[in-house]
Amino acid sequence: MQPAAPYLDSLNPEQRRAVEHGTAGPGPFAPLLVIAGAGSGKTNTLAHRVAHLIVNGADPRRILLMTFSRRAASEMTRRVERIARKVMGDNAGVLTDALTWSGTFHGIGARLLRDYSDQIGLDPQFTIHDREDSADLMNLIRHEKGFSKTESRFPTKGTCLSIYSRCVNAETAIEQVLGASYPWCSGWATELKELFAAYVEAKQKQNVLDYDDLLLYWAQTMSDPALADDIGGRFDHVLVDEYQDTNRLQSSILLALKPGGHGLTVVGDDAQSIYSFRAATVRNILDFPTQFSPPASVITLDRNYRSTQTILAAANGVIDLAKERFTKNLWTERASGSRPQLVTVRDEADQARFIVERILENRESGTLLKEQAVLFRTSSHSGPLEVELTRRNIPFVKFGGLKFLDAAHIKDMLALLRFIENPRDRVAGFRLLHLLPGVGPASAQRVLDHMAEAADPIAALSSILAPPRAGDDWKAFIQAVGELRYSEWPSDLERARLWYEPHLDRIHEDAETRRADLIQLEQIASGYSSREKFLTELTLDPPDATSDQAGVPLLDEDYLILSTIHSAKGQEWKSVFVLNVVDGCIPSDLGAGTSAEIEEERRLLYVSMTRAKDDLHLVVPQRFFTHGQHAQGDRHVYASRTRFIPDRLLGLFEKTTWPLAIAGTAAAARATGQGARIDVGARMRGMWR
DNA sequence: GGGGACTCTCCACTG
DNA sequence: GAGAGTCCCC
Repeated sequence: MQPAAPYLDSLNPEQRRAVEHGTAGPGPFAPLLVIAGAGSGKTNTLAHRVAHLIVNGADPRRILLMTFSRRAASEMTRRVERIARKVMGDNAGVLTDALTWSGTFHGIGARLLRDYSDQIGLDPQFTIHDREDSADLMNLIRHEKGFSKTESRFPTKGTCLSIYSRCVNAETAIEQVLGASYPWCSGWATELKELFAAYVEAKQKQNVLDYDDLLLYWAQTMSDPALADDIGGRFDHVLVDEYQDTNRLQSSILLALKPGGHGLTVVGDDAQSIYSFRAATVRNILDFPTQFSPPASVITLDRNYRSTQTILAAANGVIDLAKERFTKNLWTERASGSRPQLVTVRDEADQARFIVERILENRESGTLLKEQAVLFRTSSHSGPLEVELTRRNIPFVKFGGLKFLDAAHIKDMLALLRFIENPRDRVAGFRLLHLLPGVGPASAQRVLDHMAEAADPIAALSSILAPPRAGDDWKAFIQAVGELRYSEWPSDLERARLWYEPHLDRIHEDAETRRADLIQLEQIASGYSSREKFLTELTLDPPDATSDQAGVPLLDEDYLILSTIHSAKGQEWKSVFVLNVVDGCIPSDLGAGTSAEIEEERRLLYVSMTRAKDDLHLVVPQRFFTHGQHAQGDRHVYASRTRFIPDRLLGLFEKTTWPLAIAGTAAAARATGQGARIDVGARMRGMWR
């Protein structure tokens, strides 16, 4: 029998069972699946479990903890330490510092692959391509193969990469993937196969891995019994968070690590599965118990500690209409507040004004901006709101969507570092050479071909005949590369910037603001111990927030959170606003094909609603602006409330319109030149758009 | 061969 | 609204 553990007293009985499962007995325990509903204290439970294992003598260096993001991993480590400290005092810090195997599947994969590179014939100097780099390489091959000049249009580089990625991650044949997800490309199966074969070959020649390779190589390594034993044997306990958002490839890896399931814990919630576009499959979590014999134990956490009864009732109402469901409804003892509000506004501009007004009211009554969040389906939906926030001088930080790393000038700098790290990386090389005036695709190819044949590519670079019109820029480039090869980290970045700045000034009108980003990049770099670590971790876990032009708010400052629903996973706020709760946004017009896609959109709405603790506003603009996608191009469309909140659920909400006063609406209507308060004719036409 | 201007066609959320 | 392919002048 274990000693009394007062630090577990704060847990409810189910949480406690999940924490203590198997830890009383000797040796590794039987597999465990924890179904943890939204706000059920999942992170806390998992952290307690890890701490409990350590307190009971588990070696933290032999615990593998895989989370969805590195942010989640570091949050988990912090909590584990706090809990362990209660029992073990200051010794806990030493132990939890040894909890080094925590991170994302991709991050852990990259680390293991470098460790085992010898045994699997991989050069440990490999560099990692992010999505855009991978697409660029795919594009290079696409041109080489002549697919860019086909009679009818060949899929774009991004589409090719998505198809490739889905085949790999879902472990599914291309014909099937095309039929199910890319029917408009089904005619190209043969060409795509040829393209992918060449793509794989090119990656290997250039010693680069893409995101999928980190999993694929790992899985392949595990297919060797000796290596599988060795890698699996490094860990006594393997815990996986957000298991509903893993794909088949990841589950194969997991099963290969622990074939009998001993020491395995996975946690997730099928009602929050929202990453199927990344080939995540809810089957992983559903089929988990029966993968083992005897089957894994299942513990369900269905008590919600986050939201008020009224918010939960509405969220339960939405998810109740789902076709297939496996988890029970959440319940809470939190006193009922007012019902969530379903607010109708005229258009997106009013939506932005409404939200700003309410947010400021909330702040007046004591709710910090940080305790409020605005969530949306697609990154671009927050545009009008960002404008309004900037105009009213309200600081905000946006999660999801465009990333710091996507900016051209950042990519240029990173390309240079990557090129030094791995001179065979053609995507990096191509990008750099293209920066030089007088060097186009043809010269760049010639230079890179010459390098590829040489044993020492960098030496070959300096001996090559300079492209005729590159002049002094060529010399400066050769010199920078030569010096960077032997420079000390992290001063590399400054040297790289010195080379890059003239090009920055020449190419970009707003060179000054971009220069500030480069300085920021140097700051970030100084936090990493080596160039390789910097490049790897930045690619695998990019900083995911962008802020307004006013610059990144300091940590102690108060700022509003803007986030895509996807990026809001696992988070909670006192007050939550969801934008564009209309058909066409949720569900998205584009994702509204198959019923599986529709169901995922429903779960997205559910996830957004269950982020709220005290109050929740779903905003429904009657008119909203779409751009691009349709044949007609940009235009306003008349929208109706999302189909996920049909009339029979309306009782769970409080319906309001904004602005409240009818006079206000009329005035607003006049201001935009509309005589009538509502344009009934247009709405009738809108029904048949 | 390089590079700017032009037209054409469109699939989001992300490690 | 932007990436992708094409055209045409230097």
